[in-house]
Amino acid sequence: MASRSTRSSLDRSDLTPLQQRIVAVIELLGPGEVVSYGDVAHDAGAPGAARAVGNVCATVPGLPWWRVVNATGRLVPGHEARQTALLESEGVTVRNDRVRTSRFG
DNA sequence: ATAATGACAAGAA
DNA sequence: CTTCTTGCCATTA
Repeated sequence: MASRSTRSSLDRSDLTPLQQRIVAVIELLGPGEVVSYGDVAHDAGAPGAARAVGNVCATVPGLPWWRVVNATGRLVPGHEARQTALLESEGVTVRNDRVRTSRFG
């Protein structure tokens, strides 16, 4: 029974339904796959909830948050160095704190 | 319950 | 390119 303490870090029962869908979408991202907050919100069935995606990335542990950038390909404020290293290790080209891909290039 | 804030987005200037 | 405004979902005070 997840409802009543002894909740593991993978238990999202304390998240709203939308947040749970957002988590599901981010979990689907594979190595080298970079998308925007808006894309995640759209795929989660809530276009316009890009900000909620940022909340999830910032509070839910265990997610590949480095594969999510803003609409212009800009990296996460305050995590540029770390994010660049993680993305480069997956074959993603980063230039001036910006991902260089077909969509963000 | 309201106001301010935030790893956002899109449009206007 | 930068700045400002409005809209969005959720958290925090």
